[in-house]
Amino acid sequence: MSTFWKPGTEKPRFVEDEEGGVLFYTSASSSSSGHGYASVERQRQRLPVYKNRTAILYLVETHATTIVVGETGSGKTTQIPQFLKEAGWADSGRMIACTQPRRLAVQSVASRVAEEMGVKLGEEVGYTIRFEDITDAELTRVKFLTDGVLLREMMDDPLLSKYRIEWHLLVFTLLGLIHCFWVPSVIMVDEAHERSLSTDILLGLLKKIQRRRPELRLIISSATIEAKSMAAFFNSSRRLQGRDVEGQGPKKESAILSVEGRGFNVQTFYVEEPVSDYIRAAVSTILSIHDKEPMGDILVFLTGKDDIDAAMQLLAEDSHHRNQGLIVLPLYSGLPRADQDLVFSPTPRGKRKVIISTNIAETSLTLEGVVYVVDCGFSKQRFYNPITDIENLVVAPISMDSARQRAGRAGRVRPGKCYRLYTEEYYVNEMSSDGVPEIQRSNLVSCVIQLKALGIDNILGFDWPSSPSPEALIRALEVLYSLGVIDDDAKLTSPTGFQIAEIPLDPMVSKMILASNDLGCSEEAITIAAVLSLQSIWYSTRGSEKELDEAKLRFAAAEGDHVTFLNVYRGYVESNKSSSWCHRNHINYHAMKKVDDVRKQLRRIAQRLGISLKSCDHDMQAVRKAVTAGFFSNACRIEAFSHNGAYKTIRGSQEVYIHPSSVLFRVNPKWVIYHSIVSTERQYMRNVITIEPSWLPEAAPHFYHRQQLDPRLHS
DNA sequence: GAGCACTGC
Repeated sequence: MSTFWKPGTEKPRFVEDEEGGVLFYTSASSSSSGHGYASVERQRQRLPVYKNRTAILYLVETHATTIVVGETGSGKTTQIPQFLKEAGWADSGRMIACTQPRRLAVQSVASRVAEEMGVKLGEEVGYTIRFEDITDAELTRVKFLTDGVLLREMMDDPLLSKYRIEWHLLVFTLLGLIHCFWVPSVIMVDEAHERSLSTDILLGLLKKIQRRRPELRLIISSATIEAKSMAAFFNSSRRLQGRDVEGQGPKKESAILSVEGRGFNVQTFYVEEPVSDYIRAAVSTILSIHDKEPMGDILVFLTGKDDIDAAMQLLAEDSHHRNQGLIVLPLYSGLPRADQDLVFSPTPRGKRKVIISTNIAETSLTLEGVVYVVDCGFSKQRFYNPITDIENLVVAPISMDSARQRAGRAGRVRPGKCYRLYTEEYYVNEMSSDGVPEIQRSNLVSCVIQLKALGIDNILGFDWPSSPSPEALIRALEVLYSLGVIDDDAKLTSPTGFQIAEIPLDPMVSKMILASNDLGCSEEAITIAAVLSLQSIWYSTRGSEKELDEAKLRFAAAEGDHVTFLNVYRGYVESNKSSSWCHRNHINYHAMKKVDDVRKQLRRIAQRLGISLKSCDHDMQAVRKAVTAGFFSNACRIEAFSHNGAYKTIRGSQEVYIHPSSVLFRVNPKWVIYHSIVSTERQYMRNVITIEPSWLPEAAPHFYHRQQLDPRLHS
């Protein structure tokens, strides 16, 4: 989309894409290979962060924790690891690590840095994401990884420490498993302002590790002034203050450094009166931009697929033909990949692209050529209710941080304009300055088991950047207790607890896999676990809903959705994993490849845990019992005399319904177990399987007492 | 006969 670049203001194509956003290249010429070393060096020196090189190195030398605040395009992500490397932080067996919340960012930043350093990716510079370890145990000195991967690595080496590693080396050399241990001297946590679940857990742990390993340096990289509270977090100490003063080495209080950004100025406009219908307001804003403003693409932020469809419908209906020359494209994560990629195609001359998007365009991917942003002021956010143990997706007002991030999307190639569909008074006086961190909006079962596996027993007393609610923590402990993962003292049980912690899945799914060992259906359990870990294996496009339903019927099993997944996977294998077979059956081929990736990883882990890989062939009772072993707490019974298919959960007596996408919809068996609940006007159970009620007390005697169930059985 | 913001191991 170089159409909009002003002559003379050309910037290296890569320099501005490392701040969380990932640029998708549409032409092969995007790589800067072919430029000499001098040119790369000149590009580096032009980055704003270059001016701070000495300051950064000084602060890292003298402070345990350095917080770098830098806006988009400052170059901090690609440059700081190189500064550290040049200053010797990766010498004598040490390593520099840099975490990112997203896989694509890890890959693109690592390859950019390798390119700038003139080394082969996977040697001196490498990266690790799930399913992909592009590092070399001997050579890699700068390593990029997702924060989730770093958390997993800490389970093998909680202190990320040298003496531990030497001990491990001794043992593991014999076993030939050296490659997973390494010695970071500096860990840079990037995009900390996003406050993702794993970033927050990581920050809490790193603060703890620092007390044991004072030589370890942390760099926390954040895009917002949220940095101040982050600094306060690292400065606060629950231990005696006096101890810190005496020691030599780096200062314990953290330093904050600001790096200027490189975005262009974005002029912001507000509505004068609050709007009652932000979809209509967005559409009329689009049309008025198109009427009055010079060329440049428009990015519209709405909350979800429904909003986007409605807005596109309104634009299509526009009778004044003002929308001529507009190319309107939807963008959300559920969209098939080919449709998503359309938004990255160049805008034809004389046309204007309008991308109507969810939050996916706020952080996860970057669109070049956007000059106008329309911001409705809302997004869908997850909220967790620990009382009902249900996660809800609700439309909620965004924070000022989000609003600024959205606006910034207009200023990447030239000065832009942002139209906010709320009043300035609202923005200034009512909008909250930052969002609720994910850890305060989530089910914490996985988080708690990870901390337990890292030897942190006092979960309620853990030093979090933002504390989750005690109710949510207690609920997580209850669930883990009922699964037999922790004992009466809230310690991980052996071996069950440790085994479940080892499996990178929701503990209820992991429990299902463990139970499948005795039931002789581990292959089936692993396939089901892999499918459940994806959004959907079905390929759905607008207008083809009926064909999809028909395709589903070809695989439908009377036992329910889990068994249906097994039928799909068997068909996929029998077709020799053919993409045309997937296409014919409305199955997402890329999703099936992912299922295979996850299966491979899980089979490896299962074998390590001593689970024998066995198939039960057609014994679906074994499979249903394995599901029950993990998901007994999600059991439901149909209401007596129910005409509309209402179920009640056994645990909380919540009214729930089978989701229309389930193969058991309208079949309404008496007893079912669900995998998850989606809440809209009704609570819908997604992925449902039939069970026998007598299995429940067998699977969880402490959770279900027979006397509690039997009356219902005969009612 | 209805719907799924976004990540990650």
